[in-house]
Amino acid sequence: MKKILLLEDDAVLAETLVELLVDEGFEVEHVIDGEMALDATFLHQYNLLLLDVNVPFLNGFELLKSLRESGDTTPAIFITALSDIASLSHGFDVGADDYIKKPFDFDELLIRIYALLRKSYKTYATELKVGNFRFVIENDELYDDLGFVSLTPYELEITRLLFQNLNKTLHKEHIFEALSEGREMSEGSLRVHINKLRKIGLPITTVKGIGYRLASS
Amino acid sequence: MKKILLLEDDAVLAETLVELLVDEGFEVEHVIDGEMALDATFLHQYNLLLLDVNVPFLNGFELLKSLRESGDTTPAIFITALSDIASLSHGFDVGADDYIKKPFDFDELLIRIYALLRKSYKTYATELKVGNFRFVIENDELYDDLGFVSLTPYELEITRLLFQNLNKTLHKEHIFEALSEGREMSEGSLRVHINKLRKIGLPITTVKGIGYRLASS
DNA sequence: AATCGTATTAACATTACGCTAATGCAGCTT
DNA sequence: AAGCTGCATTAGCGTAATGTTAATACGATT
Repeated sequence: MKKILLLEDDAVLAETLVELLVDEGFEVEHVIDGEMALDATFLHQYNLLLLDVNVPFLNGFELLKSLRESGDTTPAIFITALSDIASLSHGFDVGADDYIKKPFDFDELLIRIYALLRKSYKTYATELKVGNFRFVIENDELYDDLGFVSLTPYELEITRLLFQNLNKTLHKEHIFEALSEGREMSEGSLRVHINKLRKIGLPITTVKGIGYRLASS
Repeated sequence: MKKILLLEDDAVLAETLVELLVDEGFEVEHVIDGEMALDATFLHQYNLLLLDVNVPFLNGFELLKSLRESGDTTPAIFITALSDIASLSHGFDVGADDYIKKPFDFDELLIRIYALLRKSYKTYATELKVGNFRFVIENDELYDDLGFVSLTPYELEITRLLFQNLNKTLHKEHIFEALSEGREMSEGSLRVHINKLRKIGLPITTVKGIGYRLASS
């Protein structure tokens, strides 16, 4: 199921949109200001961002700009009451993928949403989020809010497995078996590596006697 | 200079558009039916397709569909007088990147054009910047704030790969594989070359056990 | 042949990865 | 309490990976 983050402070419009999108089968999270939106993006991975521009604390432009700068590539559509062109241009500057002006046709909005989802699906942008961390599966790279986190090959193997088993317990034996060709690891080494990953900040919990667990909440 | 293919059979609108786009500094080729458009795409490579839907012989949808099926990924915007939603949806289905309804605001069209060109920029880029360095992909040339930086063939190969993988980790094996026909390189040579590039000033970081990384920030 | 620019090799210095082993710590058992 | 068990944490070490520099080999040009 596709998850959409809706940033909209107009209660009436928001309610209409949520209803519409839920009816379409989307999972919608609705926030009413930029700070809330930013928090939400740290906690969850969305398939699409639907952002009003004029909202309190952190406007839509600022929000998207900061997300893009930290490497987040989630497709984004701006909603705006502003009819002026400068705003449109600025929206694309900060990394919007599309733009829709109020008052708008719901059907058109839906079509643009589906068009973007289709495109992002093709590009295989598979990113997994945990706290402030993002793991980009296709590149085998970990990012935090400051950017790229350099990991050693063994740390990377473990990190990948943890993210692949998000919210599930990763058995120790599974780690040993899943290591790339020619690589091995002792229990002791594993502990040291886990320790290192925790120092980096990954919220790894221990499941005694079994293994480890990376939890997204 | 960016080349745009305009498919539009309405002479008045076409003339206006051509003038507008040429004024903006684009190179525009104007065709009046789908067959002509198809021929044109065989002959030239465009940076953007601006397609009216209702044109003779082969309509805009059919044209784009056949282009996409043959692997062409040039960004495309549909222009249509149809206000019905079904048409919009169909447009995205056949691979459009954006859509604009007549009558439309020229400024908005321009902004959407620039937005698309910027996106394709990443893969189709003419220039990439890192710090004080500029790499011009089409000429395979590196510049710093003092001007042209002379590089040897092998240094150039590595530099190009680094820029093409900006903000991503460039795997060592990838470098060896990506070398031009008939060229080879040992690990040791690579190290020496990287060393040279660093002395020139390129901010290359190493990811131990994996490869190197050129970061724009 | 002599020269020049380039790439490779070789030798050595440096870094930091991953292991082991010692110690610490918490919960559980007797 | 003492002892046990499982895990966490830290430090130190051997070593593999990388950095650095200089010498050498190579190839084209004159």
